Amino acid sequence: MAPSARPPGRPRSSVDAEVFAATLTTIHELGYTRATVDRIAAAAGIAKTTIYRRWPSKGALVTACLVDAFGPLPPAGRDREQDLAAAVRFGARRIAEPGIAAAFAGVFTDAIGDPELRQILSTQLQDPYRQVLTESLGLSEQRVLFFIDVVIGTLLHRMGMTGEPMVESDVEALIAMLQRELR
Amino acid sequence: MAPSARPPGRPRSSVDAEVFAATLTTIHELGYTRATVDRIAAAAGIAKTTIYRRWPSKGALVTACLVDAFGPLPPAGRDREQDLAAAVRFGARRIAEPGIAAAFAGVFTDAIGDPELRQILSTQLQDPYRQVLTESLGLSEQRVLFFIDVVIGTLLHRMGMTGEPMVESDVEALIAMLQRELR
DNA sequence: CGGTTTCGCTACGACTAGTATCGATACTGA
DNA sequence: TCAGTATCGATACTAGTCGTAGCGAAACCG
Repeated sequence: MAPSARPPGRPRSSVDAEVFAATLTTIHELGYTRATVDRIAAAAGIAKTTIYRRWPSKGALVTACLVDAFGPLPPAGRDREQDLAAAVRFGARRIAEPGIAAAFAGVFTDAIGDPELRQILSTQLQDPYRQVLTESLGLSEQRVLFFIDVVIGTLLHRMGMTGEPMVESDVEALIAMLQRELR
Repeated sequence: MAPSARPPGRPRSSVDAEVFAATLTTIHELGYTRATVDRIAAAAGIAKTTIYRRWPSKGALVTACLVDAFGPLPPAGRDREQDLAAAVRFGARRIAEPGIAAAFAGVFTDAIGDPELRQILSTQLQDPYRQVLTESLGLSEQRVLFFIDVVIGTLLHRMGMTGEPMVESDVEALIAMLQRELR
């Protein structure tokens, strides 16, 4: 039987994608602090109150935005070293996208002293990759978390210090270093 | 000859150390965002205006605080691998100190879209270590910057995600990984 | 058309970075 | 002792920010 086609009332307009896009472009142009919720809403063409009806805080919005922007890892193959390389390149490409690194830094800043936000960050953003990588790389969870720290931390630190994404040759050096760790 | 004993006027009170300590403890207790300049000044027992007479912005104050808190690297010995290990442990100890990681994340966030602050960050905080390590490790500057990204980035990412400093066994794994890279 | 839910809009309270001002204070040199 | 100078503390202020409240309008159902 049809499970109650649709609840009554005005349907929730599907603007999540536009809000995520507006969030990243605004953060990219102005930085996390000056990317106010007002401006993000204006860039998305909706009202600020609509944003607060869907996400409880600016930090939660940006975290959801990051989860959406990263998306799933490329599927694992047969070769652990190639899977690792693909995962690192995946992370490097994402973090090089405009606004991502700034969003990351801002959420980290907000997450300190806001345990709920850190919980969201760890659960929604890190855990999925931890699970997939634990299986595809055949490592302990502790080891996988260490790898994630190295990959994401290194890429973000480069972006934070220079404002530019890590050059390809350094990404390859990062891959080689971690592959050696795999043997 | 004595180079003009002292300029006229009321001497600048020496409260930098107290301000730095108050900055870190306040950030540790409240996080970067809620560690307002008002609260930092109150914790240091001085007026907010005195802070703004010495540092042009909150970001600059916190950056100066980080420079002061990190201090110089332990002197280099004869063994590159031991020097590297000492440098990593040095960074791990500093980043584990209360408030340091939160201060770092906050400055990164502020530095995006504030090129002057990023300049200060790169010049005053990173460059001294880059210079010393380039000599003691005998690597290219590009390679040293890569090492710094890996060490500081990894340690900060762990703090940002978990709120806890990296455990000793993982720090040792980080050292071993980079030492292998040295050969 | 009546019922229900979301939307846009405006206004608002609490808080923050950074600036301006002014009298009080601490030191120098005579 | 007394001017001269530069810093300090305190207060007030501007501009901006997060997040919430309230209201009428809009979009969907039966």
